Parts: sequence; C-alpha cells; structure tokens
Amino acid sequence: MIDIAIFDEHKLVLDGLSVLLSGISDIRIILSCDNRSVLTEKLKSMQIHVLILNMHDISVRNLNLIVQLNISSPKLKILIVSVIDSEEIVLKTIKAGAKGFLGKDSDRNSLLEAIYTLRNGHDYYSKSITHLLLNRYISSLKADDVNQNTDMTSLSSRQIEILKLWGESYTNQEIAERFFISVRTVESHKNHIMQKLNLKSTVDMVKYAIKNNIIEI
Amino acid sequence: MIDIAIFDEHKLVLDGLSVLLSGISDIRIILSCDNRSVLTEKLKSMQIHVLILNMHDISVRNLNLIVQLNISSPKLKILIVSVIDSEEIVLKTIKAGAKGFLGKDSDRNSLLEAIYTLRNGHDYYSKSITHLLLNRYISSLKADDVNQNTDMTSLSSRQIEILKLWGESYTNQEIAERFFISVRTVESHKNHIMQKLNLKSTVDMVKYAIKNNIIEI
DNA sequence: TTTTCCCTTACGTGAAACACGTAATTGCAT
DNA sequence: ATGCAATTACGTGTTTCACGTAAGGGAAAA
Repeated sequence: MIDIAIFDEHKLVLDGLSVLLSGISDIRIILSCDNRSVLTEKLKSMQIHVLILNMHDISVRNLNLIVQLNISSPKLKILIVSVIDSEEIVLKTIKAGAKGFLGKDSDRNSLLEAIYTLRNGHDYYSKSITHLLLNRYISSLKADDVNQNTDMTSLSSRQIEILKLWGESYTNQEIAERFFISVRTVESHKNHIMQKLNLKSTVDMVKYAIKNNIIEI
Repeated sequence: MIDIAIFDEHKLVLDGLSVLLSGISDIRIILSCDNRSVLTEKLKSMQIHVLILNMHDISVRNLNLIVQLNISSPKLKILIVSVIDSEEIVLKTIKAGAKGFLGKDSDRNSLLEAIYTLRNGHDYYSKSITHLLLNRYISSLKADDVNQNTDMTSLSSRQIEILKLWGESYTNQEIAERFFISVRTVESHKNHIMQKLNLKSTVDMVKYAIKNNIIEI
C-alpha cells in the first residue's frame, strides 16, 4: 500500500488528479491539499510515501517548499507534475530534491509508473525530461549539497528590496529616497546584483526577477 | 445532453479534468485534446456546446485562440479554467470572447454549474472572479468589438522587431547595426513604443513584451 | 486628388542609468 | 583573529531615457 499526498493550487485540477488515482487498490490518497502552509503542517505528522506536487510556476517559493519538505520529511519522495519543462527548471527541481518529474507528455500510466518507481526508491523522469537531461549527469548533481546555491539564496535581503522597487518601475532616485541612501548606493546594489548573477543587461535582470517571483508581471 | 470538448496542454491534467466529468449522464465528452492546432481543426467539423480551456499562461497565442474559435464556431461557449486570476487577465479573456472563468477556488461542482450555465446561454464566473469584477461593467466590455485592441495589434512590425532584439539584451548600438539604421532611430522607436503603450519605464516595457509573448523569459 | 494619419527615419539637449573600479565600515562565521 | 560578504559611497566615461522637433513615404479617407 502506497500512501499519497497531492498538492495543487487549483482545486479543480487537484480533484482531477485525485480521481485519476482513486481507483487503484494499492494506492491510498491520504491528503489532498491546495494550501501551502496546510500542506507543510500536515505532512509533519503523517507518514506519506509520495507527494505529488503540481507546479504551475517555478518560483523561489516552490523550490524552497521542496527543499524544506526534504529536510522535515526525509523519507518523503516528491514527484513534480508541471507543464513547464525547460531544462533549467527541471534541473532546479532536482537540485532542490525532487525525485521525479512528469512533463506535459505524461498520462495516467506514467503517473502510476512514477509513483511505483519512487516508492521503490528510484527516480522517475518522463520521456521528454529524460531526453532533456541526456547530456547531463543527474547523479553528480544530486551528489551536491541540497542547500547549494540555486540562485535562491544568493541575493541579500537589501538587494531583493531594491530589485523589487526597481521592478515596480521606481527610479534609482526614488529608491534612494525611500531607503535614505545615496543614488550611487542604489547603483552599486544593482551592479552587485548583476555581477553576482552574471547578468548582461537590465533586461536580463527583469527576467531574473520575474522568474524568481521577486517582481510580478 | 451537453457535448463537451476539453483542452489542456498537460495530458495528465487533461485526463484528470476528463475523469471529473465522465460520470455525469447528460454530459458527453466528445473531444479531449492537448494540441492547439488539432483542437482548432477538429472543432470546425464538430457541434460542441462547451469548450473547457485550461490556460496555464495568458499569452497572445491563447487569447487569439479564443478570438479565432469565436469566429469559426460562434455557437461554441468557451469556459476558461486557470490558476491565474488577476483582474487584467480575466478581463482580457472576456474581451477575447470567453463566456466563463473558473479561478483556483473552483471545485467539481463549480465546473458542473458553469457548464450548465453556459449551455443555457448565460455567463459564469467563479466567486473570486465575480468579486474581482464587481466594479466593472462586464456587459459594456462585451458589447465592444471582439477585434478591438487588446494591445495585441498596436505595435508596428518594425517596433516589434526592435523590441524583440532589445528583449534579448541587445544594446541600441547592436540593434542599429543589425538594421543599418542610426542609434538615434532605435531610440526613437523605443520612445514611440513607450508613448504608444503608455509605459513609464523600460522595466514596464520588458513586462509588456513578456506578457505579449514578444520576448521569452 | 488632396489631406490626413501613421510609420520610419533622425537629431538636439539635458537628465538618468549603466559599467567598472575603488574603498571604508560593519557584522558574521570559521 | 582573520576572512568574507553586505552595505554604503564615489569617480569617470559611456549608454540610455525623456521630450521635442522634423522630414519623407505610403495608405486610407475626405
């Protein structure tokens, strides 16, 4: 018997995924959840084998969720379901500690296959993902420390504050006034951000901030 | 009997949604599809009452899909399912011709309710959405021409070309060289873009370009 | 047909932002 | 204690932005 938890921000999709698994005799859905903090809380007191996590967007929040769950529930295997399947993003979830990834080519059978595979202690990536990762060394990635930089922790809080305001179209002058610092300092912070993240232009910086949910589109 | 088509780019979610509707006696799922062009083609030769469209992102592509389906199949009612529920986005889908919107607070019952409501010729918006739209005049919006500007057509092709390169972190100088024009002209184009779209900063311009799929994140 | 409107091209000028380097102070961690 | 990163800030030169002006071309409307 495999005990499953499912998380999806969209109730409808959550219900859909639940129903897909409801007929299987050796799979038991223990928890079906659309709230992040409820999920974290409940998982602490439960012995779940596999968590199915539908990620609508790859944000720092979501990646951190994976990292934290891996710490608080080391036995839990996390299976990512997502339409997003760029190489970068798959790698990030794996680094964060996910044990499987189902891209948008996956169907119900892949889902079941993935659950059994994860339960048996192995990893599962759907075909399109495996193809993506062919030239990468997944194992070497996984050998790294989970807490290693995946861009998540690399910006300081001050840098994020400034990036946030700038991402809301504040001018350097306005940011400087807001924080009672010099315009030159604001420039410095931005320079440091770009150096640190190896960004080539401010356009890249906007993209980075959006990708990491620091600013909203 | 209500004939339904379901579209979702993610097979797994598609299957989930299908299963949610499979037990209902007066609902018949005619088409279950994860490919945009297949969907467009098949809908032409079918008499579908309600199309359930799961939008993972609100792009020009997706909005145009709605517009086009409304033209090619005027009787078809389009029901949007999406985790994205910002006011702007809901308004855009309504402008494009969607007849219903299920936000992430919706469950199976809302889905059924929405389908019946749409079949009866009325619109359906889930609670969170209705709340969003309280102060807006949905009806007046809908009275407008579907082809009215939703920002999609307002930029000239030259302006888009320049926006694209700039969105890939090209400098004005590089863009100028690429097109054999002066740097000042590139600046002019950007000025005109910002004036036309009433953007306050380049950050806004990046966001605009991303929202409208002119540049990739 | 002439007028009107938008697109594309381009410049002038002053302000703001960027690139790159340097550097002092603070605070945390090894 | 010593090192490393964060925060603050400036110098200097280049690039981009903001706003105005403007000429030439083409398409559509009057």
